[in-house]
Amino acid sequence: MATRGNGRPRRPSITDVARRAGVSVGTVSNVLNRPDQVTPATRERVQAAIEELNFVRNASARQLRAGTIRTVGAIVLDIANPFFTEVARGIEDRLAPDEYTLMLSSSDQDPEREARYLRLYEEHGVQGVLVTPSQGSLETILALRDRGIGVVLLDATTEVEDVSSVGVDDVRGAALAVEHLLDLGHERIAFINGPDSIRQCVDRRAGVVAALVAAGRDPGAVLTEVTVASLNADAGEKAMHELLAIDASRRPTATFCVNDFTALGALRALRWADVRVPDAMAVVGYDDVAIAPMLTVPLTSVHQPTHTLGWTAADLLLREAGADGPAEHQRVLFQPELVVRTSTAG
Amino acid sequence: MATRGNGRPRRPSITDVARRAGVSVGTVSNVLNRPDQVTPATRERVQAAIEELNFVRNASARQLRAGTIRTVGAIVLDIANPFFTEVARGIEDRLAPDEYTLMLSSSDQDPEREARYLRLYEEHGVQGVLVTPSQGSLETILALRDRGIGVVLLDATTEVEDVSSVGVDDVRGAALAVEHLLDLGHERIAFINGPDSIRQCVDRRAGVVAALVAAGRDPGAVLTEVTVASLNADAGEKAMHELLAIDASRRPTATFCVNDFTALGALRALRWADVRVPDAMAVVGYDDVAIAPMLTVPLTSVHQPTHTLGWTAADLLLREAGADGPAEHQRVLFQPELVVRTSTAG
DNA sequence: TTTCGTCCTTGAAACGATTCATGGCCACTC
DNA sequence: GAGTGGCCATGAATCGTTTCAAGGACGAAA
Repeated sequence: MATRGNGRPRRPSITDVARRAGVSVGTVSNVLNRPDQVTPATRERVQAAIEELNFVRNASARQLRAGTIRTVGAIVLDIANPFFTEVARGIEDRLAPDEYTLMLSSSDQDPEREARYLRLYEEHGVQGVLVTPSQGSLETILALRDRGIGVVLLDATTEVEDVSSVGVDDVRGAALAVEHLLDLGHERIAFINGPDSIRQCVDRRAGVVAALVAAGRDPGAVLTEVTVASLNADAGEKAMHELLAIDASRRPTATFCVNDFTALGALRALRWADVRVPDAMAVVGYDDVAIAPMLTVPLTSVHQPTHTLGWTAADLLLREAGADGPAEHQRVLFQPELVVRTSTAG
Repeated sequence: MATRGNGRPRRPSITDVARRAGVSVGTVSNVLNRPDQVTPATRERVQAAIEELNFVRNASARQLRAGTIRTVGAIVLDIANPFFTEVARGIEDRLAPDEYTLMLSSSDQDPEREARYLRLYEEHGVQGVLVTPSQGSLETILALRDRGIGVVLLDATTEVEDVSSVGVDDVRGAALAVEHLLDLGHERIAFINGPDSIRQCVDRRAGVVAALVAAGRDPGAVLTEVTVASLNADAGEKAMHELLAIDASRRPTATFCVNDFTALGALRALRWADVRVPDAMAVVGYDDVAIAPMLTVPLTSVHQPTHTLGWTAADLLLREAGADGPAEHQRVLFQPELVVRTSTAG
């Protein structure tokens, strides 16, 4: 048997199949790609040869000649974050029926890592990439697009010219949360927020303020903002302790947390301090992670259409790839929804 | 500029670079792959041409000629499950320094989907695949291996000849949980388990029974098993309600749940019934998901070395690929650890 | 000056599939 | 029987890279 020098048998090629079936390579290719243009008898002979040899097409050779490849690359900020896995699922669901495949990777917010994966995808000749840009990586991405590779920004709300993007309206999401608390009659509201280096935090603060102003309140009087360095449970717990130190007469009666993990910590602090939720303190989170409804006090949270987000991003990309002329770029902004649970309306 | 018929400019090839730099294609290839064999002056000229043209290697042509590709495919059961995302992270971390890349996908326990991805990976010429086999898919996987593609089974404990695999000892993990409860003095223990169609459930029951027997207890007397259809919070909550219906004098004083989501539901039921944890009922989960320590009652749980699992699987694969002769197959079984938190030892 | 030897560079062959102009074969029509 | 057209099969050219035998240039040694 033919070998490749390393002792392993060589994969059968289209030539081997042709020889075995007693036809030309062109005919084998026709069986694979245009079976109706081949006489049934010939077709069956070729099929038999394919099965006997366990022939598997070589995607590289195929792509080299055809110039195209049905693959899309995606780079998310953090693959361990449920938000992004749900987005990835949405992307896959859009690609599968078109027989596209997904190459998925995680940049971990590292622009260098992101650049490495972008180059890799480009070398592989993907039709396009879906990227959640990390800070300062936009230039690399735009250069990629200029070289003719489809680009859709994922979870981006920044206004960039000539790039398609999908995102969720964080300003509106935060506003929804605050409107809900105002509706419930809360007049002193706390906001546990993260640093300004994270876009989401900036946008959500804007939403909080906008909602208060729209309701005729003075943000300075109603709002107590606590800033935490990282968006995890421990930070949320610490922040809530600060709030609980405030004299009961001036203490906020509701807290909006910039994400669910922070809210989880806040709830824990409340539990330990024996403050009843939602009677003595209402809590709203953001992201509506899978466990939000499973908590001992199910958490009211702002839900984002993650699956749709991914689906739409992939859809935009495929459309761009399908278009012949220079693509028209679209920016899609989804609206979040508030899911009311026990932590605010017990 | 050269075009490809669809109006888009053609990507510059190594030939374009060679022409621009006034050298042969062989020299350009040398600059890319063996830079030290090229005179500095020539090298710089070529580098300049590469940058001016924005040349990017064509991975397909490269692979076609070289016959190999530094890519590994992985198929997990459910990409939305934190267990698998952490495993994926481990895989990536092992591959990155060797400049391998990962193609990741999710079979959703569908053998057909799994087969489709396997074939795709094979067409792309991956060096190997990491698979969590879904039911009855082993044959496809073995055929793949026979065709010379590296295979490592992920999270598999079944004994299959001639295939490498990595897994975590579920029997031992469950035993750890029960030993812990016995140490705390519990003499009536509940076990909320899933269906026998899931291997983990079978293994974990075996561990529960083994631990009781080893401690000289009669499982029939100590154990109350409740079976749920799916491993989520609602099922866990319902199961705990069943347990709470038992007369207090005979009711178990501790519950071991087959995974953390079930435990979450159980905790919720306890909270609503105002049963104090851990005093009136201790609870142990399994998986140690990220939110286990964030709960209002931090959850005691069995921790699995997910990252290491993925890392090791990838490591085995790379070793097999590196070996020249027929690979020696290894089966690695990791040991889980119990993480004690408030829900058992408040 | 000649002869080596070293060090770079060259250019054609090869990888495996797809494409397409070419031509063979056959049936049918006039 | 010649002409026409439809249907299939053919096989060489092609994609962009890597590889490697062969050749060229140049300096050092005799």
